[in-house]
Amino acid sequence: MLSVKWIRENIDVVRDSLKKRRAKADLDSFLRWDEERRKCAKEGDELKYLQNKKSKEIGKLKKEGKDIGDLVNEMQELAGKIKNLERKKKEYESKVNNFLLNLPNRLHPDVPWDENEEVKRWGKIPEFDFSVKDHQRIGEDLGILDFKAGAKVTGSGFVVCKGLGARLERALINFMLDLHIEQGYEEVLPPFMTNTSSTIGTAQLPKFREELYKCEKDDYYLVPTAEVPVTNLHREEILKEKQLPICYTAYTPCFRREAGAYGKKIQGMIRVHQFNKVELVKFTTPETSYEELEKLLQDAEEVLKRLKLPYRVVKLCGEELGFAASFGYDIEVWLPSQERWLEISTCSNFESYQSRRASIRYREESTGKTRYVHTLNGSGLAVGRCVVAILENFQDREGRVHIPEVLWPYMDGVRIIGKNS
RNA sequence: GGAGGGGUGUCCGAAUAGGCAAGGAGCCGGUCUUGAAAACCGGUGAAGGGCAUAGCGCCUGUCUGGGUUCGAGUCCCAGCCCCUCCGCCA
Repeated sequence: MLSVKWIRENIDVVRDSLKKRRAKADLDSFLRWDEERRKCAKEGDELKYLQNKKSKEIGKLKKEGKDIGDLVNEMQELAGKIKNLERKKKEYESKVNNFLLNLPNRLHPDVPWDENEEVKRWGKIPEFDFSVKDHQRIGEDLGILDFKAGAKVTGSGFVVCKGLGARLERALINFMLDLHIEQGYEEVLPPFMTNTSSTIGTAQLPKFREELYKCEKDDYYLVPTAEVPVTNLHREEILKEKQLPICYTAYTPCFRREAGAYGKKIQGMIRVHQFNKVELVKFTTPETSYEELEKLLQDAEEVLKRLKLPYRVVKLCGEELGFAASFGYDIEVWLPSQERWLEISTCSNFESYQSRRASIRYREESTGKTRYVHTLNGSGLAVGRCVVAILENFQDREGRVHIPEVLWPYMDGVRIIGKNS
C-alpha cells in the first residue's frame, strides 16, 4: 500500500495513476477520514499527557499516605474521555486502512497510457507447409494431455499430463530451476498454502478474494503464485543492507479460480485452475530496483532463448498492469495455432507497495535507519504455457513434437514425442 | 487431539502494578598493534505513527484484540504463533 503521508502530499500523482489505470477511488472521503483520525490522535495525546502526569502524582501522594479521593474521581472522568476518543480514532483508522488496502499502487511515469508497448522481439516466427494443429489436438493425439480425465477427477479447467507429457512438464521445471540457480537465485520450495496475513501482504487480499481457493476450516489459501509464500518469507523482518539484493527462485503449482474468465481463446491448457510455474522473486534497495528488474527480465527471457521459442517483450500499460505493481513487462511467446502472442511471464516492480503491507524493511548502513525494501517478481516461466508453446511451435507434419535440445538431458535423451513413444 | 512452558530491540535477555523497558551481543569511532584479533574507552541502538519545532521535546509502542485500574510488560478473558512431552499418522 501507499503511505498515508505520501498520498496526502502527492494527491495529484495518485489521481493521475488511477486515471491511467482506469480505476476509481473515493479520495475525498479518504482525506476527510485521515483528517478526523489525526484530530482524534492529537486530542487524545494531550489528554494522555495529563493522565500520565497526574497518575505519577498519585503514586507519590499515596506513598506519603495522603488523601487522593478527589483526584481519583477526576482521573476516572479523564480516562472515560480518553477511551471515547480512542474508540473514535480507531473507527477512522480502520476506514483509512481499509481504503489503503484497496487502493492500487501508483504508477511509474514510464508506464504507457493506452496500449502495451512492444520493446523487443526475439527468434523467428515459424512457417509451416502443412496445416498446424493446436496444442490440445496435438496433446490428445499423442496421448500426453488428457482433459477428460482432469474433468472427471476434479472438474473442468483441470488437466492430466501423462507419459512423456508429464515428463516434459517435470523436465521444464527442473531446467528452469537449474538455469535460475546458475543465474544466482537461491532455490526455495515453499508451502503451497498461505495464511491471511501473507495473502494480504502481497495484495491478493482483500481485493481479489474471488480469485482464490480457500481452505475454510483453517483460513488458508492455496497459492495463486509462488510470489505469495516467497515474498512473505521476510514479512515483518528488518534485513541487513549487505544481504540485498536477495534473489529467490521457486517452483509451485498455482491455483486460480479464474472466476468469469471463460472465453474462446483460452481453451485447452492455456487457462486452467491449476498450473505449474517457476517464479523469480527479488528484494532490493529502492535505488537498485529498476536495474534489478531489467536483469530479472533477462533472466526470464533466457529460458525462452534456450528453448529457442520466439517471443516478444511488451511494456505494460496502466490498464493492464497488476494492482500492486508500479511498472512491469510481459513476455509473450508465439502461439502458431492462433497466430498471436501469448503471455507467458509478467515481470514487475512493486517498489515499496508490498513491503509496506508486509512490513519488509532493511537497515541502511550509512544512516542506521530502517527503510522499506523494493520487491520484484516475474515468472520464469509459466510451465504449462511453455508446454503449449513447445507442442505448437515444434510440431511436424506427422503430428510429432521435437523436444528442444536443452531438455534432452532432462528427458532421458528423448528427442521426439511421437505416437508410440 | 491432550498436558505443560514460552512470545520484550537487529539478536540474546532482565524487569510480576508506581516510573526514562536493565544488562549483554552487534554496529560505529578511538586507544593499543607492522596489520588484524583480543582487551579497554566512548558512542549508537525500541518498530511504526501522530503532534510540536530554531532546538530540547510530547503521544503511542513489550505477539494480537478486549477488559480491570488513577496507573499494566506485569493482573483477567479470548485468539495466534513457537518449544517440550504424550497420542495419532505418511
